[in-house]
Amino acid sequence: MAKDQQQISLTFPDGNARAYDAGVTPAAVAESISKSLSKKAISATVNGQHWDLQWPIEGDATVAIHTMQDEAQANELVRHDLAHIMARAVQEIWPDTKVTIGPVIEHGWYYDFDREEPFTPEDLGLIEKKMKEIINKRDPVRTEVWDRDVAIQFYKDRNEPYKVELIESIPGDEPLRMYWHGDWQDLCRGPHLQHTGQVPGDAFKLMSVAGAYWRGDSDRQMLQRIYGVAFTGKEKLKAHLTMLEEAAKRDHRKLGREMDLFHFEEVAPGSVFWHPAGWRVFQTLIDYMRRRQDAVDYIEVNTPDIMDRALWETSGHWFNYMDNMFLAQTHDDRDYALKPMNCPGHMMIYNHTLRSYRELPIKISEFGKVHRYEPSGALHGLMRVRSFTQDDAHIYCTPDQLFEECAKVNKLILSIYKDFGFEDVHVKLSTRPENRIGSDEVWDLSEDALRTTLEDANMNYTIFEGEGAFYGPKLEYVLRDAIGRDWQCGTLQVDYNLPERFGSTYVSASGEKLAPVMLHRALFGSLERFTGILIENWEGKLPFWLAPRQVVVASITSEADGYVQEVVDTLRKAGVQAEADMRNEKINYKVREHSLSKVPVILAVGAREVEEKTVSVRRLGQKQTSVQALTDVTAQLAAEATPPDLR
RNA sequence: GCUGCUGUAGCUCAGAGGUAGAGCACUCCCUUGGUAAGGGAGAGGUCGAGAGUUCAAUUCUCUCCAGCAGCACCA
Repeated sequence: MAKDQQQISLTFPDGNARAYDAGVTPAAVAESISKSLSKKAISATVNGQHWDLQWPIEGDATVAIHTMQDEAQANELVRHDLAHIMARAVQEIWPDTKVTIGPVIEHGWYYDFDREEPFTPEDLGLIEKKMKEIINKRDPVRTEVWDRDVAIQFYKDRNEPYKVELIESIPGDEPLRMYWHGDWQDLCRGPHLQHTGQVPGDAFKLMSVAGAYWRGDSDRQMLQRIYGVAFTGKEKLKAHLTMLEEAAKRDHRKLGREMDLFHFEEVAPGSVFWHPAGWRVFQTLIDYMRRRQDAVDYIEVNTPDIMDRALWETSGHWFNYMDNMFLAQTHDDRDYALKPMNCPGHMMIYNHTLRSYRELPIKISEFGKVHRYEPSGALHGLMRVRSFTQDDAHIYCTPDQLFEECAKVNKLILSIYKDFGFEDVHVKLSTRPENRIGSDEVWDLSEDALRTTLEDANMNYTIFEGEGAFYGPKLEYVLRDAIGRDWQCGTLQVDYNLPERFGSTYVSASGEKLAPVMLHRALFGSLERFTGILIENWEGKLPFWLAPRQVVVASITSEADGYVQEVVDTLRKAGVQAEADMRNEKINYKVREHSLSKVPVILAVGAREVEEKTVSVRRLGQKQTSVQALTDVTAQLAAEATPPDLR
């Protein structure tokens, strides 16, 4: 049986190379290295590609064999195999269920099914149990490459229309791979583990079931998606579940209720009723932003909330977004709409007078409240609402000034985020979309301005090809919060289009009327949403200067009431937001209540403090107290109440 | 908007085909207490809205509204 077997050279991570027969599998390679490695092996990386142990290697390559110690690969395999195991379990329990796709996602996987009956939360337990049985069977995983037509016929025979559609959409030159987990098989790109027993049976959990559209298309079939999380070990699963509990504790909707910051009503879905404490945070943000913008020559304006349809037609909103606009009916035969954006109003202000190049750049800002009829399913606490306040501004400049203005906005954004404790900022750069207006030269200019801005500032960014707005490219600023969650907040967009639509001009040095370039920018984005993010980031315990309530002065005995009032007045005069608690309750009760509502400082006063003109200071989260002179405490708290830009 | 689930006192929740209960909060009384719940009494609900089935509906059915999870959307 001797034949000319072509030899290939495989290079290992330690730099050593060995010769093997062409077509050797990583499984065989692992076995040639050591028995124990062969047992522990889960997959390989071949020439940089994650490689199934069963796939043949046909040419010279670099090869690394992975074990469960290689977290990245192990997670991917475990999650991917669990997706298959779950689909198998579901089909074993409910054979009429049709399978679709089941990808790996952050922390786990999901699988979409088509089945008449909805899955219930109890079903998840059943499925989990069945999955554990499958894992315990240690069923072998094997793979084959199939002919396209055979695969299509196979799935047609099995009445799996989604798989047929999937195969039909895979490019003809791509090999079709089938995977078996025991007797159950699925079309799959791989790679996978060697047998189901390699999946840690105690490190996964089915989390939820929810609807999801087939192929993400809202015009198509709604499927049932089951989500699972999985890790390489039980401890990691536990840590993840603990993290979820921590995140739930930070939920701004829950904290908003507990801290009495705001509420919602059925009569105004998606619109906030701000309570005094919440409104104080909101106003503190606006005051802060106003100062920061004043310092760099922004001018603040205010424009109407309700404007005629004609304006929205000019801006393009009427045709593009009418379904998402609040329309106002009146008795004067005119169509009005509540503003969904501030820019058209700012165009009116820009256009109101003749502009000279000497004035540019003009930076028009507005804390405008915009109204958008968001889909009901999109509403989510403060994070997605139907009326919200933007820290919006539009910068009108000459094309020559474009880059410099972008750089200034970028600098301002970063400096502001820093003041709020967000140092980990990532930027998304979205470039020209397929469907766009304007010449390529203009797009080159706009994109260059944004890209150069980021590169000059040494910033971390990701390019999203084709994701820009139809009128121009944009930057989106993403903050990472205290527990690693990302929030998209600020945006900076270049726009050559709107000035043209509105016929905006400026008189150039040579006396010509030219069109300005316009930048749209928002730093907090939505004040409502940013407030929500702050609440979640700090778990309600906002820094003193931002805290919804700063100080409660609590009496220990009613004999101290007069002094309590004196302390409150003193603090207020010093710019500290203080309130008195002179209720007929014990100090324990008061401390508990205000601590639960996350008041950062409680000042307790009893007979001794009255006598000595002191206060007993208790900071949120600290058990020990300290008695200090009122004058010292006032100075200290006044300093802490000062916003960072004024320190 | 779509799929599923949920809607009972201000909050957190229990409950059953025969028109409702707990704890906390609230009001009043006693208590003046030194850093995370002092004691007692009281008041509070068209059981999300509408329709249907039934002798009888808050409970069962349907429609609508709102919320939750996910999907889709996000100028």
